[in-house]
Amino acid sequence: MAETRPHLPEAPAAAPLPEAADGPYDPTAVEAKWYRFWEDGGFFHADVEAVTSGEKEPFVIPMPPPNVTGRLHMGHALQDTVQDLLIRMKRMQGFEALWIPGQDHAGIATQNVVERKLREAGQDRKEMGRETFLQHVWGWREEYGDIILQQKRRLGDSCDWRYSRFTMDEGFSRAVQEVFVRLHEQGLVYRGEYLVNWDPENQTVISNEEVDNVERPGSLWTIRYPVVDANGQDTDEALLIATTRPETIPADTAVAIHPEDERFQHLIGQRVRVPVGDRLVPVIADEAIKMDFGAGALKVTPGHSEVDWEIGKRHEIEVLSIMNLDGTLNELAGAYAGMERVAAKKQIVADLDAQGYLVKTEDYTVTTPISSRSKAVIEPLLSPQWYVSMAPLAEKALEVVNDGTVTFYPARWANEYRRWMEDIRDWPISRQLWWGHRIPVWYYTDADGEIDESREFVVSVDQPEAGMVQDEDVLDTWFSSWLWPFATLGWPDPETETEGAAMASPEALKAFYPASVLVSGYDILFFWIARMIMAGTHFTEAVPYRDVFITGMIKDKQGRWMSKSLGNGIDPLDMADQYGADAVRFTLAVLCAQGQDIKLDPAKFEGGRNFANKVWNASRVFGRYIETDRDGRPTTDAKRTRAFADLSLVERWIVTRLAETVASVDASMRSYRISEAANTVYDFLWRDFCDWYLELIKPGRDESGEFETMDAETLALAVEVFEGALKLLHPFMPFLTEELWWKQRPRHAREALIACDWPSPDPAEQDAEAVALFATVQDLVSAVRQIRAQYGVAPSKPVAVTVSVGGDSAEATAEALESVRSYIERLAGVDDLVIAPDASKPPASAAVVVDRHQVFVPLAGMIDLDAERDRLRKEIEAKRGFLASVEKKLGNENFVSRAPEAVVAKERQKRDDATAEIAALEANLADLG
RNA sequence: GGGCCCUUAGCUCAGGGGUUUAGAGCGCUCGCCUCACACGCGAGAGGUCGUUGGUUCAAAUCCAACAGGGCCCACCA
Repeated sequence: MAETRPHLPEAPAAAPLPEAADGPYDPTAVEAKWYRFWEDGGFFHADVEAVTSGEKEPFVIPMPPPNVTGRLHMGHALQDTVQDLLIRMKRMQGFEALWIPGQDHAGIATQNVVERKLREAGQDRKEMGRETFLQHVWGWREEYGDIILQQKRRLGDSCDWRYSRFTMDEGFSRAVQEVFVRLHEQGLVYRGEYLVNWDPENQTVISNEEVDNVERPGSLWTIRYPVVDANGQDTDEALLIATTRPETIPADTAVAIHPEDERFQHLIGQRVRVPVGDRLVPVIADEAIKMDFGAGALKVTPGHSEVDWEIGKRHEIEVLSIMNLDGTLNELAGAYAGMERVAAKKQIVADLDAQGYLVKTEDYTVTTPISSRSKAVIEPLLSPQWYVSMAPLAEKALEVVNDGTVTFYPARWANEYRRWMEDIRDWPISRQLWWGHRIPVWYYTDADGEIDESREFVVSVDQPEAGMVQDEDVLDTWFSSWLWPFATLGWPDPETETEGAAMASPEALKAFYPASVLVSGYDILFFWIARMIMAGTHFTEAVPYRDVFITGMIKDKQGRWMSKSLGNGIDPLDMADQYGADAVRFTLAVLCAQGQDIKLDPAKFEGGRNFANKVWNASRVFGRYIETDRDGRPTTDAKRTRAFADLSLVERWIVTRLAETVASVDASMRSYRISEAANTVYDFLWRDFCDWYLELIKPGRDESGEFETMDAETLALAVEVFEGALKLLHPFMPFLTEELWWKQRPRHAREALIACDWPSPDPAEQDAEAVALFATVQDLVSAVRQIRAQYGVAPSKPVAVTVSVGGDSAEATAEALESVRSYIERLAGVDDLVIAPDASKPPASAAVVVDRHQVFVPLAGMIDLDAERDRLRKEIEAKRGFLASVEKKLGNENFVSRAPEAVVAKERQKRDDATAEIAALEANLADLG
């Protein structure tokens, strides 16, 4: 759709061809200009019309929206590399590719950041009030919110920025509230007072998924609870109770033992005296108690423990809540009221000890729940919150993964997903924060403006009646993120123009939803990925995306998580400055093997840098023969005129290899084997294109040191093949490839590489025989080089070589090799080459067996006979070992009769070849005397 | 307590029933500033694919157990 782009900028001038003295490729100069060209030129734009008209298939990736407080880290760089790779590739393959960027408002994180900043300025959130505080947050977002999006541009992310959404923008907010209203109407959202994970630091509830369980050294105290008689007087008996949390003793409302515990049968139904506060509580029996833990009795504290809450429910035990929201004890804690929980714990233990109730204190490893946000110790607390019933949503979400509508890559993540979905819990969605989507619940007020509890609340996006007040709480951040793939496109109401939704329209929603792929880390599989699938199937009756590609997580060199506190983070932008964004991308792609975590050593980016440099230099070999104007723009459009059959052997070989590479890259990418695809492109360019093809076609210099010319046809083919390689490489290294692209031919701005068609090689232009013959050339060249290296023949010194051609069709092979003798001469430094079937060995020559052929290099006076004999003996020995293994196989009746014929034939071929080679080697050995 | 992953060359990792007797990058050894590239070129050394069993004509590859390492989930107070 290039034609529809209004003001195509001129392509930036290509830098003049560097001279050798210029040193290595400098990405900084090159990378700066292209992003602007692409962005200004609208190359990232996805056109709705192209899809609705049926002209193109959509390919859509919703970018995991980074937090507004976020700064680009290696995890982003990895995931963005994968996403941009897919987007650029699909775009070139003719899809209307849309990568939707945006940002997440990140409730707690952002509120904390802004609050901290205000505190530094001596201001307090609570003093300034909700409205003023929110203004500060929006101001903060104005100022810093775009930083991470700018950082993503540096990496080359080709997202359509026009589609960018913020989860707090007007339309998105309406979608969030609409979802709450709908769920309420469907009976799937409810308010309830249960034990929640309370973060006393942030003073908000958080969900189970936001709690980390950490093992910490602590103590296990054993405390005596006296059994009392009918009159409430202490008897001689007592239950010993082990606890790690004595500060909750004031909230004990029962003591429990196992129903089958012989020791305490007679106590069931009796009462004990809680040694703090002297309350009398019943002894109950419950299966959940472990007889062998501590002394076999558990204090039941339903107000402050999840397990106890469950036990309490079963036995209708009273619930006491002794803690305030800030973590201090309340008046129900009696003497300890007002104390902070840690201080209270110490004091209670000291008092129990003084009063003789403390039986013993042991060191004990306590599993402590920690808020992943504030790192504060979570307090299970009774609190009224809003919940979503998840089971009905999970059912459909499970189905679409089970029936393959959604596919996970790697597949094992589908199992993790299932496991979670099958055992899902309701989701507490209210948060006691200010920054976020206000819960759309409205209350009637009385004459004093207080909430009138006697009247039913109303759930509605807009204020239902004047004078009603809205619920103070906001919704969990993930309650907006789970709508990301469709709310970004304007769902549920794309007709209504809302701020921040420039591209939303019914057509866009229809064209670009569902998305194609989601790329994310497994750390948010449950937080986000699973919930999006639930939201998609529930609200839109569609899956949000067909494929889910789960990347590994980036760790440091030693395998530890990168964190601010460890200071072991590697900044992708530093790396981009140091090595180039292309190098960062390519390196990450190479490291992106399926699903494994990546232990990243910054030195690894050198590999990507070296490759960029290699490609850059390769272009110079033939690039110097392309005529250009003063701005470095090519002035001629050399196209090959020769038919494929008329190409030289190495040309037919490289064209075939390119075709094979395209097929291989396509296959790898189809199954998200990113690293495999990257390595395939790398090998083609470095091993095939540079090491062999360029070495053969590059002109030398004549006696006076002037470059010889390159003929137009050779140049045309080099440009053609290199362009194919640039296309393959472009999704990995967009900047470098775009730069080199413009050095090849005169082009119109719309023919930027980013907008090019993906290579689709002509099946007629592939030549398996050329590949086979060239492989022989490569082997012969290597053989000569081997001898040269072994005997220390200076690279500058030419040698004479005799190739004794063997095998079944020696005559034909010799003839074919004869036609490309110059390759061998050139690459192996040969000045006198004899190629003949069964040529005899020149005297005093070193010999190497290559397939059925032999390579002889006469080295009068240079050969160390003993060393040569040694080498030959070793080689013979190795070959014999190989032959033995093959013969063993062939001697196995079962193998011959049961293995496929082709496999057996292959083994026979191996045996025959090895036999012939051994014979040749032995002849050489004998010849040495 | 359940579940998942990893264990292959000195290091970091690919591969995942027969593709020569196992590959890459880095590191190492030897020789080269060969006029695209020393961020380079050529030639090498280096591994009984964690252990033990099994399935199979054939196992690094599939299965089981075990041993190390890591991760996730779970209410042991």
